[in-house]
Amino acid sequence: MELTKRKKEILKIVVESYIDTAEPMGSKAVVEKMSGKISSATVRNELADLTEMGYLEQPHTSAGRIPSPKGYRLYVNELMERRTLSAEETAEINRTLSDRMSGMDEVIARAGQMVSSFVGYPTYAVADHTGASTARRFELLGVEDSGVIAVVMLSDDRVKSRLLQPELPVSASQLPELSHLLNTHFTGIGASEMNARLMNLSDQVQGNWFLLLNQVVEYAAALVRESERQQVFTDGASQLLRFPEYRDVDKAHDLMRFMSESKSALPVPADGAPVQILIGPENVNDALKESSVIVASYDIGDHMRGLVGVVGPTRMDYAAVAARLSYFAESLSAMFGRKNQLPPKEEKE
Amino acid sequence: MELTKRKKEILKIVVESYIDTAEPMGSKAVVEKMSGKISSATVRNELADLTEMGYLEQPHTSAGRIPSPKGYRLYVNELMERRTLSAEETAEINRTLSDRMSGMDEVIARAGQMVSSFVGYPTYAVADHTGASTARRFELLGVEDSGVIAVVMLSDDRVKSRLLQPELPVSASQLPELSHLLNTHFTGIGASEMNARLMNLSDQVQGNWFLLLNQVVEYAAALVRESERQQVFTDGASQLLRFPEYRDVDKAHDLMRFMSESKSALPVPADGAPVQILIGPENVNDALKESSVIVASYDIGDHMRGLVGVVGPTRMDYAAVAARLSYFAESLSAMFGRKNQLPPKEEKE
DNA sequence: TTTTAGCACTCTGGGGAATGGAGTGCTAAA
DNA sequence: TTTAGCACTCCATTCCCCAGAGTGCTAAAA
Repeated sequence: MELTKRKKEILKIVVESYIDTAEPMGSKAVVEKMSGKISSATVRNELADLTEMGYLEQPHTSAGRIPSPKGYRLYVNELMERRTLSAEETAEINRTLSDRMSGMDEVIARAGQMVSSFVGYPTYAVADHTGASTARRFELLGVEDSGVIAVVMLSDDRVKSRLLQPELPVSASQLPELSHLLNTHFTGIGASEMNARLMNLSDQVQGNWFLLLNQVVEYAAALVRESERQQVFTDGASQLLRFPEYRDVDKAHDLMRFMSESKSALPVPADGAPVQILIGPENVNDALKESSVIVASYDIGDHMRGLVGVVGPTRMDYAAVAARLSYFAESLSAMFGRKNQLPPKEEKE
Repeated sequence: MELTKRKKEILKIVVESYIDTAEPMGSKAVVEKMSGKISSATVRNELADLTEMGYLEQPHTSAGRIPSPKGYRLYVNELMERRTLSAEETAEINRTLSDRMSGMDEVIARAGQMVSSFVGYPTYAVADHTGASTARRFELLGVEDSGVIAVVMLSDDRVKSRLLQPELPVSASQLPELSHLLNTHFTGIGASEMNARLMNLSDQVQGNWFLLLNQVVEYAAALVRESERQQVFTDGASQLLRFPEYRDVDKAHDLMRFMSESKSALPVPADGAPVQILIGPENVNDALKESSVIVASYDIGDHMRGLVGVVGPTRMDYAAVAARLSYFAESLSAMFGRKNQLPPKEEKE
C-alpha cells in the first residue's frame, strides 16, 4: 500500500494532536483540523490504512488512533517542521549561557540544569572523554601557614587544585624541586602506574617529601580515575510528573531511578550526528522502551565531548526540544569547543 | 488530663506502627502489640484520651488512629529509642566516605548523594558560609602553548583553578609580576570592588596585561559571587515516590519542585543543634507542612559549614534517619572540620 | 474508680451493574 | 473514490450495595 500525500498529512495531524493532548484522535477531529475538505468516513478509511501499515495504533477497538513508534519515526524524519527559535528564545538561552560558566566540568553539570529548565523535560548530562586522561603538569604552591596547594593540569585541559595539609612540614623552598619530581615521574600515565612509581620512590626521597608526594599523587590519581568513570548528572526529574503517561507512580519511579542510578546505560549519540532522537522501543534499555530520548553532543576543550540528553514520553515535542537542544549544543561548542574563543558577550540584566 | 505511663506506651506503639505501615491503627492491634495485658475497650478509652489531648488523630470516625504532629513531636522528644548504628552500618558509611572525597565543595554535593542513598529518602545539601568569602591568593602559571593557569585561593580555603586563553600573548616571564599585581590589588575584597579596581588599573598597565587581568579578575569575582549565592544540591528525589503518601502525583510533584527550585527556603538547623527534626507544620514553608525534615550540619574547613537535610513523610523513620545522619555529620566533621586531620583510612575493595 | 463485655452505629473501600458517549467498520449508494 | 448511514464495541463514569473494621457508649464487673 502506498503512503500517499494525504495519508502523510493525516498522520502529521494525528501525531501533533497527540503530542499536544495525549488523547487518542478520532476521525471527526481530523476532519476539523483539515478544515472540512473531506468527510469523516474517508478519514476513517485512511486511518484504517495507516493502522494496517503500522504507523498508528488503537488503544482499543472503539477509541481513536495514537501514533506508533514507527509513526513517530516517520514524523520525525519527514513530516516534522524543523523549528527555528525565535529571537526571544535565543536571547534567553544566550543570557543563561553567558551568565556564569566557569571551569569545563562545571559546564557539564550546568548544561543539564539549563537544558532541563529550558525544555521542560528531565535531562541527563555526561562527559564523554576521548581516551583516558592523564596528568600533564604538576605545580605545588606554598601558602603561609604551611599548607600546600597542589595544582594538577590534566591531558584533557582540565585544571584542578586543592589545598593539602602535609603531615610533616616541607619548606616552601623545596616545592619547586618537588614539582619537578612530579612532572618528570607522574605525567602521562594512568592511576595504577602512578601508584607503582610512587612505591619506587619511597626510599629514594626523604620521609616528609614522600608523605607530601603521596598526597599529591593520590589526588592526581583520583582525578584521573574520575575522568575514566563516567559521571552522570540528572536534572529536573520532577518534570516527568507533569505528563499523564507518568501519573502511574510506579512508571515514574522506575524511570527516575533508572536515570539517577544507571549511569552509563543512558544513550549517547552515534558519531557525527549532532542530535539524535530515540523513540520508544528504539532505545536499547528496557527502562526507556516506553519513553523517548533526544540527545545532543557538544565540544568542550580539545579532548572532550559533553552530552546532554532529554528524556520524556514518546509523544514528547520532538520539534521544539530538538530545536532548543541543538541550539544549546551549538552555543556550547562555540563557547568551549575551540581554544581562543570567548563566550558571546551579552548584557547582564 | 494526665499523660500516664500507659498512655505513652500506647502512643509509642501507634507511632511506630504507623511509621512502619502507613495504616491507621485500631484498638485491637494495639492490644496485640501489648501482648494482651489489657482489653481492647480499655485501649479504646486511652486512645480517646490521647486523641482529645491532641496526640492522635482519626482520619474519619470509624478508622483507627494515626499520630498527629504533636504526637510525633512527643515521640521524637521522649519516646523514641535513640538508635546506634551497628558495626556493619558504620563500616559501610566509612567505606562510602573514604572512597573518594576531593575538594571541599565536592564534599557538599557528594554528602547529599551519599546520605540519600544511605537513608533512602530524598536529601538536599547546602554550603553555609560564615561571612562572604574573598580571594586570598592569586597565582598565574604559564603552560607551553601560551595558555595560562589561574589559581585562586579563597578566604574559605577553597582553591580553584582554571585554564585561560589570553586574547593577546603574555610572556611567561611576566606572570610572576602579574601575580604580584593581583595579590596586592585584588585580595580581601568583594566582587564589585574587584571590578572597580580593575577599571582603575585599565590605563596603568599594558593592553595585553589588562586583558589577562580582566579574565582572571572576572573568574575570581565569579567564584566570590558563587559562594555568596547559596547553592543547593538535591538528590534522590525519586525516593519520594516509594511512599504511599506521595502516590498522589501532584503532592509529589509539588514537593520535588520545591526542593529543586526554591533554593534557600529549605530549613537549616538552629545554631548549636547537631541534628534538628522538623515535623509537618513545624516547617515554616507551606510546601513542607505535610512532610518532615531532618537536617544536620557538619564542619568543613574553618570558615564553612555544610548542611544535609533529609525530607520525607511525617511518618518518616526518625530514629533510624537521625542516627545515620548524625553519624554522617560527625564523620564528615572529623574528616574535613579541622586542618591537619586526615580521612580515616579504609581499605578500598 | 477502673476495667471489661456487649452492642449499635458510622464510615470506607471494593465489587458489580447500568448507562452514555465516542468512535469504529462495513455496506450501499453517489 | 468518496460519502452517508447504521449497527456495534468498548470504555469511563456513576450509582448502589455490602462487608469489614473500628468506634463510642452503657452497664456490669473488679
